[in-house]
Amino acid sequence: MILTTQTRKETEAIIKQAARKVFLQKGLAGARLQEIADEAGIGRTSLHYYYKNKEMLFNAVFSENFQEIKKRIPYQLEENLALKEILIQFTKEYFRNAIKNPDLDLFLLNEFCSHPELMLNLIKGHEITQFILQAFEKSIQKGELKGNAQQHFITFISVTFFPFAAKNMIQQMLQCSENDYIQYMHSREDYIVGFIHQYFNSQL
Amino acid sequence: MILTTQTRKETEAIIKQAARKVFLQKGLAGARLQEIADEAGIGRTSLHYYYKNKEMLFNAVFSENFQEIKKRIPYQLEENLALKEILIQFTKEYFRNAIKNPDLDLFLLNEFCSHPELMLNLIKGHEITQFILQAFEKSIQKGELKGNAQQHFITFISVTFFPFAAKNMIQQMLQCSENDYIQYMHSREDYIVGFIHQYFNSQL
DNA sequence: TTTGCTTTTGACATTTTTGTCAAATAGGAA
DNA sequence: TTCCTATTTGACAAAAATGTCAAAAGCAAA
Repeated sequence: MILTTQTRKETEAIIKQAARKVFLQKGLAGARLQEIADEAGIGRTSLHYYYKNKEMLFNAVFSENFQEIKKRIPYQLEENLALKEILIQFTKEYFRNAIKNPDLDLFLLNEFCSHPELMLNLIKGHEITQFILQAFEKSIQKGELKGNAQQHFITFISVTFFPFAAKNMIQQMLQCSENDYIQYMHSREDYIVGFIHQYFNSQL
Repeated sequence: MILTTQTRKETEAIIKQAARKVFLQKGLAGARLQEIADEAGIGRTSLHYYYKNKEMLFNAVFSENFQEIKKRIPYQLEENLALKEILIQFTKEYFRNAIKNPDLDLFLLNEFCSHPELMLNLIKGHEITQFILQAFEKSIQKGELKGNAQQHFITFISVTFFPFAAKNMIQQMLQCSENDYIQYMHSREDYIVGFIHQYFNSQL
C-alpha cells in the first residue's frame, strides 16, 4: 500500500474543502471545528496547526469562494454584442460554473446581508452589473424592449441565479433528488436561452 | 407617569418580536440570548421564565414566521380559474404581504437548507405547490403553453420570490436606498402582471 | 397589612466550543 | 542509526453561552 506523503499545501487544501462544505451548510456561527476536522479526516487540534483559529480558517475559505464567484461572471463581453447575445453568453458561462457549486449562490445572498461592504467590492470590481443594465437601457432606446431596464434586469438575474440559490427549496418543491436537480438544471440552461428569445419576441 | 402593567401575553409578544429580529438577522446558531434579552429590554434570565430554552423560543418565533409565510400564499384559489389568473392572483397576494417583511424570504430559503424536515411540512400542509404545478401541466395539455411545466413553474417562483430574498443584493446592484427598493418592488408588482401576460402570448 | 400569587433578579452550575501547550510521533537527511 | 524538523495527538485551560434555582421584588385581593 502506497502512502502518499502530503505536503503542507495539500493538507491545507483538504482542510479548506472540508471547511467550505461545513461553512456553506451551517454558516460561520453554526459550523463546528470538530465537524470540519472530521470531514477532513484529521484531529481537531491539527486544524489549529494549519489555521490559527476559526476566523482565519473562515477567511481563507471565504476568499476562495469569493474568487470562484468572480470566475463565474464573464468579465469580457464584446461591447457591441446584441443584448440578446450578451444575456445568452452570460447565462451559458454562469451555468457552466454554477452547476458544479450551487451552494455558493445562497452563501453569496447571505453575505450581502451580513457583510455588505465586502460584497460591494465584488460588484464594483466587476462592472458587469452596470454593463448589462446599460445594455438593457440601450435596447429599450433602440425599441427592442419596452418598459423599465431595472425590471428586465432583475427578471434576468432572477431566472438564472435564483434556481441555484434555492437549490434545496426546489428539491423539496419538486420532490426530487440531488441528481434530479442537477439534471433539471442542465436542461434549464436551454430553457433559459429559449426564454430570452421569447422575452424579446413578446415585446414586438 | 402611567405604568402599563403588562400581561404575560404582551411580554411574550415583546420577546418574540425581539427574538424574531435577532434570529432573522443572525440565524439560530448566531443569535445570542443576551442580545435578544437586551433587544426586548428584559433580563436574560427572564427569557427562561417565558421560554424554557433557546430552542423553545426559536420554535415560537419560527412558527409565527411560518404562519406569516403561509398567509402570503393564497390557500383558496378557484379550481377552474385560468392559469394566467391564478398566477396573477398569487402574485398580488404574495406581494401585498411580502413587501412588509422581505426579510422572511431569505430566512425561508436558508431554512430549506438547515431544517429541510420542517420545511417539508410547510409545503405538504399547503398543496399550493402541487396545485400550481398541475395548473401549468393542464395549461400545457390545453396548448396554451409549450415545454416543461417545472421550468415554467420555477421561472414564475423566481421572478416573484427572488427579488424579496435578494433584497440586499438588489440594493447594492441598483445602488439604491431601502426606500428606493420598496418603491421599486411596488412597481414590480405591475411589471410581473404584464410579464405573465406576455409569457402566455409569446407561446402562441 | 397580610397573604398569595406572578415575575424578576443574581449567583451559580453546566454544557459546549474553542484555544493552548508540551510531549509523542513520523519521516527524511546526514 | 541519529538527528532534525514537521506534524499529530491528548490532556488541559479558557471562554462563551446556556440553563437552574432560590431568594427578592412586585402587585393585587382579602
